[in-house]
Amino acid sequence: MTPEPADSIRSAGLRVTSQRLAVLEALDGLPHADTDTIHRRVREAQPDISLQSVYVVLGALTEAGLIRRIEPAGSPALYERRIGDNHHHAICTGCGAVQDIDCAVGHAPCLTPAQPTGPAAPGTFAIMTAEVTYWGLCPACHQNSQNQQNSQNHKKENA
Amino acid sequence: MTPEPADSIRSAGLRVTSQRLAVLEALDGLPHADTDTIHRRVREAQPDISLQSVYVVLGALTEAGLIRRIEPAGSPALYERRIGDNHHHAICTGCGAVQDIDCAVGHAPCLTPAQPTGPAAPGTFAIMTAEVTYWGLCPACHQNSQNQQNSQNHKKENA
DNA sequence: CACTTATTGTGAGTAATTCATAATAAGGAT
DNA sequence: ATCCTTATTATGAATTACTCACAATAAGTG
Repeated sequence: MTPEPADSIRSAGLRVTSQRLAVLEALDGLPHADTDTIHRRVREAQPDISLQSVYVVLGALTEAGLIRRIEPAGSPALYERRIGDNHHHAICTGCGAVQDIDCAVGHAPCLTPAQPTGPAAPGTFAIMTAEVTYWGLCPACHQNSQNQQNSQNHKKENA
Repeated sequence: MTPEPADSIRSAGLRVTSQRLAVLEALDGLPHADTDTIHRRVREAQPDISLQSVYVVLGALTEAGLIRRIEPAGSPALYERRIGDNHHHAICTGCGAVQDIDCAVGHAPCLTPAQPTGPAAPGTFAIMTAEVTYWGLCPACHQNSQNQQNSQNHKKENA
């Protein structure tokens, strides 16, 4: 059985608080949410929790490894509960939707980079992790863009 | 021979201005600089240019594809002149140093992700690009961390 | 050289996040 | 069960990175 949130918080050496439990619970229904969204969701259970407290809680949980933070370009930080498997993300350039993508290469993906190149190639990094972000269109946005394409073609045909 | 900056600006359909030339020139000596750093460098040649103008220039050059913007987690946006080859980056978690890394897999790296997974796996994205960020320690920071490790061991040995 | 319009300058405004410090509550000790 | 210590949360201000509105300027065309 999956460990109780309270237990995982405690075994991370942190105190169990209603705020932390509420944030973890909120995250269950919000696979990749930003702080503001999480705050709104948490407020349904705890109307008085402040946004700043949500920041603090998210920071503590992230540092403890109980949740994971991703920071896609052009987006505020997003948090997810799925941890420990170093999966990656596909992000829709149309609507910002995020989808989990399993690591294609195995346990430590793409962890064998080519040699450094470019003007400042001072030596070899000690690589710890590799993070892959796929940019593209989600099914819905892809559909929309194709429809637009088609209607433009029709306009040209009928001009 | 490499094309003159002025020409590449012009052939991107943009007007050639001293500000744009100065930013491109500054970027030559700053492989992965943030807006503020670029601004300081540009001011050596053009003392009156405002930070906001540098933002605007960087935005225009990025949109025109003459420079590339990267946005590593926890860092302001960085800009580089090396474009058109979809290379990747190694970033030092110690000091923030950035190093270019050639794509290991060929033209479009890691562009064949595994199937989507997780609670919200609504369908397949139309992936356009993949961005790989390697996190680790640069040679200098790696050295430092090992020295610290060693001196701690010595302390234990001599305790 | 004049004229149109892209570009830049200036200042204010915003979003996301952090910080300082006072108030509160968790969990161990009594 | 209650007290006490200290982690955690609340509150409000501050900061960072960036964007926007609009007036001033200067590229490039005729």
